[in-house]
Amino acid sequence: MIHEQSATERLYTVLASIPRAKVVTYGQLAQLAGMPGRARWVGQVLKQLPSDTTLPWFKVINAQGKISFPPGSDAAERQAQKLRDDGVEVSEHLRIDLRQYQLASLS
DNA sequence: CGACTGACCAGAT
DNA sequence: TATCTGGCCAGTC
Repeated sequence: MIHEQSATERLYTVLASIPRAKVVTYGQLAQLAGMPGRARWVGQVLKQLPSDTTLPWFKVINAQGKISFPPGSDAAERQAQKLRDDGVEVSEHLRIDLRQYQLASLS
Protein backbone atom coordinates (compact mmCIF):
# COMPACT_ATOMS: atom_id res chain seq x y z
CA MET A 1 0.00 0.00 0.00
CA ILE A 2 1.62 3.19 -1.19
CA HIS A 3 1.36 6.01 1.27
CA GLU A 4 2.47 9.56 0.72
CA GLN A 5 4.27 10.86 3.74
CA SER A 6 3.22 14.28 4.94
CA ALA A 7 5.90 16.93 5.32
CA THR A 8 5.78 16.46 9.08
CA GLU A 9 6.25 12.72 8.71
CA ARG A 10 9.20 13.31 6.42
CA LEU A 11 10.69 15.60 9.02
CA TYR A 12 10.35 12.85 11.62
CA THR A 13 11.87 10.29 9.29
CA VAL A 14 14.87 12.45 8.45
CA LEU A 15 15.42 13.45 12.06
CA ALA A 16 15.29 9.85 13.24
CA SER A 17 17.99 8.94 10.74
CA ILE A 18 20.61 11.46 11.83
CA PRO A 19 23.77 9.51 12.78
CA ARG A 20 25.31 9.53 16.23
CA ALA A 21 27.37 12.62 17.04
CA LYS A 22 25.85 14.59 14.17
CA VAL A 23 23.52 17.59 14.25
CA VAL A 24 21.41 19.49 11.71
CA THR A 25 20.26 23.09 11.54
CA TYR A 26 16.59 24.05 11.33
CA GLY A 27 17.00 25.21 7.76
CA GLN A 28 18.88 22.10 6.75
CA LEU A 29 16.25 19.86 8.26
CA ALA A 30 13.54 21.82 6.46
CA GLN A 31 15.35 21.31 3.17
CA LEU A 32 15.90 17.60 3.83
CA ALA A 33 12.19 17.26 4.57
CA GLY A 34 11.33 18.87 1.26
CA MET A 35 10.34 22.24 2.71
CA PRO A 36 13.22 24.57 1.76
CA GLY A 37 13.12 27.96 3.41
CA ARG A 38 10.82 26.77 6.15
CA ALA A 39 13.15 26.75 9.15
CA ARG A 40 10.48 28.32 11.33
CA TRP A 41 8.10 25.55 10.45
CA VAL A 42 10.63 23.06 11.79
CA GLY A 43 10.70 24.97 15.05
CA GLN A 44 6.92 24.79 15.27
CA VAL A 45 6.89 21.06 14.67
CA LEU A 46 9.58 20.39 17.25
CA LYS A 47 7.85 22.58 19.78
CA GLN A 48 4.74 20.43 19.73
CA LEU A 49 6.55 17.11 20.17
CA PRO A 50 5.42 15.23 23.28
CA SER A 51 7.88 15.46 26.16
CA ASP A 52 8.39 11.71 26.05
CA THR A 53 9.20 11.55 22.34
CA THR A 54 11.95 9.19 21.24
CA LEU A 55 12.90 11.48 18.34
CA PRO A 56 16.34 13.10 18.69
CA TRP A 57 14.97 16.66 18.82
CA PHE A 58 18.17 17.73 20.59
CA LYS A 59 20.14 17.28 17.35
CA VAL A 60 18.50 20.35 15.86
CA ILE A 61 20.39 23.59 16.43
CA ASN A 62 20.36 26.98 14.71
CA ALA A 63 22.49 28.08 11.77
CA GLN A 64 24.79 30.00 14.12
CA GLY A 65 25.83 26.70 15.66
CA LYS A 66 24.05 27.37 18.93
CA ILE A 67 21.22 25.84 20.90
CA SER A 68 18.07 27.87 20.30
CA PHE A 69 16.98 28.09 23.91
CA PRO A 70 17.85 30.91 26.27
CA PRO A 71 21.31 30.36 27.79
CA GLY A 72 20.96 29.04 31.30
CA SER A 73 17.43 27.74 30.82
CA ASP A 74 16.59 24.18 31.82
CA ALA A 75 15.68 23.42 28.23
CA ALA A 76 19.07 24.58 27.01
CA GLU A 77 20.95 22.56 29.61
CA ARG A 78 18.86 19.50 28.86
CA GLN A 79 19.63 19.75 25.18
CA ALA A 80 23.33 20.33 25.84
CA GLN A 81 23.52 17.23 28.04
CA LYS A 82 21.70 15.11 25.47
CA LEU A 83 24.12 16.26 22.80
CA ARG A 84 27.14 15.46 24.95
CA ASP A 85 25.70 12.03 25.67
CA ASP A 86 25.44 11.63 21.92
CA GLY A 87 29.10 12.51 21.43
CA VAL A 88 28.80 16.15 20.46
CA GLU A 89 31.03 18.75 22.11
CA VAL A 90 29.02 21.64 23.49
CA SER A 91 30.80 24.66 24.96
CA GLU A 92 29.68 26.38 28.13
CA HIS A 93 28.09 28.98 25.92
CA LEU A 94 25.98 26.32 24.19
CA ARG A 95 28.06 26.48 21.03
CA ILE A 96 28.68 23.56 18.70
CA ASP A 97 31.31 23.43 15.96
CA LEU A 98 29.25 22.91 12.83
CA ARG A 99 32.36 22.15 10.78
CA GLN A 100 32.87 19.09 12.90
CA TYR A 101 29.38 17.96 13.82
CA GLN A 102 26.92 19.13 11.18
CA LEU A 103 25.50 16.40 8.97
CA ALA A 104 27.30 16.63 5.64
CA SER A 105 25.84 17.26 2.18
CA LEU A 106 24.82 20.81 2.77
CA SER A 107 26.87 23.71 3.90
C1' DC B 1 -8.73 42.38 8.82
C1' DG B 2 -4.07 44.10 10.81
C1' DA B 3 -0.45 43.47 14.44
C1' DC B 4 2.59 40.60 16.80
C1' DT B 5 5.15 36.46 17.93
C1' DG B 6 8.27 32.62 17.27
C1' DA B 7 13.08 26.14 19.28
C1' DC B 8 14.79 30.48 11.99
C1' DC B 9 18.04 32.36 8.18
C1' DA B 10 21.13 34.90 4.90
C1' DG B 11 22.88 39.06 3.41
C1' DA B 12 24.15 43.83 4.19
C1' DT B 13 26.06 47.39 7.06
C1' DT C 1 31.07 41.05 16.70
C1' DA C 2 26.58 43.26 16.70
C1' DT C 3 22.37 45.00 14.49
C1' DC C 4 19.27 45.53 11.10
C1' DT C 5 16.35 44.09 7.06
C1' DG C 6 13.57 41.24 4.51
C1' DG C 7 12.13 36.59 3.80
C1' DC C 8 9.49 32.65 5.59
C1' DC C 9 4.57 31.50 7.63
C1' DA C 10 1.28 29.33 11.11
C1' DG C 11 -0.86 30.82 15.41
C1' DT C 12 -2.99 34.02 18.35
C1' DC C 13 -5.48 38.12 19.67
